[in-house]
Amino acid sequence: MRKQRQKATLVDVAAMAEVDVSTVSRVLRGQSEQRIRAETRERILEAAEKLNYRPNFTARSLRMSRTFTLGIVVPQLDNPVFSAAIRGAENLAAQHGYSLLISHRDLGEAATTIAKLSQMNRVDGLLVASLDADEVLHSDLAEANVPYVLLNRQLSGAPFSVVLDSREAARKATEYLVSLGHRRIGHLGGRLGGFNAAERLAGYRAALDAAGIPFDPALVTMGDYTFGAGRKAVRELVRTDATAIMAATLVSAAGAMAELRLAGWQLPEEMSVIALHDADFAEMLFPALSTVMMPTEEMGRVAADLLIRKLAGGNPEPVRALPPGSLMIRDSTVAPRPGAPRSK
Amino acid sequence: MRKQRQKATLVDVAAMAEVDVSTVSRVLRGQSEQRIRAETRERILEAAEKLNYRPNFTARSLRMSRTFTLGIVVPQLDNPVFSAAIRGAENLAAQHGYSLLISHRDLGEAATTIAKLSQMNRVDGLLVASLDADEVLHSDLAEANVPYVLLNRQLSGAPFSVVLDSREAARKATEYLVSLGHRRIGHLGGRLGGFNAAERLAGYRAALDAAGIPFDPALVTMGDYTFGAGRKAVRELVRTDATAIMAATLVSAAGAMAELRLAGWQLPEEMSVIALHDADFAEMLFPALSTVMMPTEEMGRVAADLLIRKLAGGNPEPVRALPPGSLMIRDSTVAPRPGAPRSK
DNA sequence: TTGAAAGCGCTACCAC
DNA sequence: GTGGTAGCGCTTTCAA
Repeated sequence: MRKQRQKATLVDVAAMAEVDVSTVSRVLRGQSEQRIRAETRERILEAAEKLNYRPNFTARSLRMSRTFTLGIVVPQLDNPVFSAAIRGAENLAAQHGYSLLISHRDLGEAATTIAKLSQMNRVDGLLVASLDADEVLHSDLAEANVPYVLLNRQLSGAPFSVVLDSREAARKATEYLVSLGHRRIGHLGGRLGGFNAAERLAGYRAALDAAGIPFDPALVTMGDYTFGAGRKAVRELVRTDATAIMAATLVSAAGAMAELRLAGWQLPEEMSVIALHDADFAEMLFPALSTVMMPTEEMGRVAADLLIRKLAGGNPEPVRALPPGSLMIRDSTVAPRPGAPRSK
Repeated sequence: MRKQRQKATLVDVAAMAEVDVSTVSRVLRGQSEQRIRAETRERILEAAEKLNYRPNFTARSLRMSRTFTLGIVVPQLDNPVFSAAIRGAENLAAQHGYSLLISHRDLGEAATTIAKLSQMNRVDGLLVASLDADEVLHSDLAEANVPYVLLNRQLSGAPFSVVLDSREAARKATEYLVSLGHRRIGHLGGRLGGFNAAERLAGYRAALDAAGIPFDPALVTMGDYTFGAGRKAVRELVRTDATAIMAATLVSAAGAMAELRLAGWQLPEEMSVIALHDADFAEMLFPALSTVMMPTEEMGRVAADLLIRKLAGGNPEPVRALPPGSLMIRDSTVAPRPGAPRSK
């Protein structure tokens, strides 16, 4: 395989095929198939092949004022939720000839990224996931120069977003705990005011209501979604008579279980734990963590689809909530022990 | 804050400042600072500000035949090793005015990506991490149209790469186990023939040699780096009299621990486990996993630095091996029990 | 069915 | 110091 040294341009192909560049362009883009004589097309294709012609992406972008690139900004990369969403978005984008420019920025830095990507004409549209507060995100998005769709949250003033149905997921998880016989169920939630945190709390309460179990604020703790927060929050729960925990994320559930073990609790006998979202990681914990699967990859796919539709001038449905997937029952959830709950 | 509707171009700025576009370009690029009259510069800056001028990235790229973008291709995103490398690379790249185009492709798909990114002039250079076999990667890279540097492995014919010193890391981990009193130490390695797998095995043997412990092939198992492979491999180790395991990755260590527990082993009393690479994840396992930190973020940074230097026409040192970081002693490593080793 | 030509927005060279 | 201008490689009218 000889390596092509000089990059061939349309002009080179045109010269070799003895036609005009415009004709080459037409043939190579596959447009207006009918309006080119077969023999000419043949000659052009052959020349392009021989010269190993590759279109210059930059030139095309400049001419068409489109980059065929979607930006996706996420708070972190090493988070199964976001990496799955990226995967989904990328697959769908590829199907439509778009590629994805991934940008991961910590809190507060999203602004720069959003502004940069869109204002420098690097992307035609933006998929944005953010953990920032509403006001911050709001002003960041004001800088956006291109259409965008929000991932995993809603925001007033941002018409397009794709979210997971956290409420239903929380309800489902809690309901399962109830079905096991638990009646004192703690909730490890997200930070107060967060979109998903409120949704999950609502689902939790709905399941309780349905079972005729009174809601007890003492059983609800709020924190961020970190391991440390999970540990800290569980220290409060431990002072109650809770026999089970419904955690917002895998990581906070892991924190809770670690802290419980450190305090000498037997898992899952003395405390059942279930978490929202599923990933390989759940299986690696001890005991292997029961979860509710969430369609995170589909979230990315749907969001990209929405954005591309919008870019094409369509008028897509603005908000979508994706229902949770199956319960993944592993080893961290059992019926409560018949005797009195452990007290500390 | 009024939103700029029409994108302002150099021409607009020039018109408003009543100068030529070339002058505007000079001023705005900050070049040849001296050769512009202060008053003119002032006027231009003011106009640019008023018009909210943003350079068109695409146009600049086309004109300069440079994208100021580095591509990084990794096998997966939700892998702390790669996401840390990405972070490091991105930071360094940003310092030099480059951005990063992240591409994550599964085995075998890397070819497409490498070819696409480089041949379509989307990137000036490539950082590539791959789990593919040597021959595959080799032919993929042959398609590359731009300079590249390999991440986390070496490959004959690929002059530039940045790797972690896996050998030294494995030696260090094994040495620690020896210092605890273990003499029958198993190794959960990577697939035979892999660059890092060989390095780690060498480090493992070096530590054994140094301690005067004979090498026993029965204590060495090879697999990929997955949870399942860790579980499977440990079933062989369990038939030996090993009292400790040195695992290549966090995930395979997690698999080993899970399998051991399922078989009723007490951890860490009956089996110590240490793994290479460190991440939050290690702390979430039970028992919390002891590790050797690896400078994965620095690997990304150094690789990007190397690439940018090369792009600038420099002649950087071709291969770098980054020494391991500290031992992170957690709860999975203890001295072997005084009595006879558990036999199955 | 094909060709000619006008730019997309920018940088860099050459004048003055 | 500043202006004029060519052209990066491509798409897309408009003519022929």
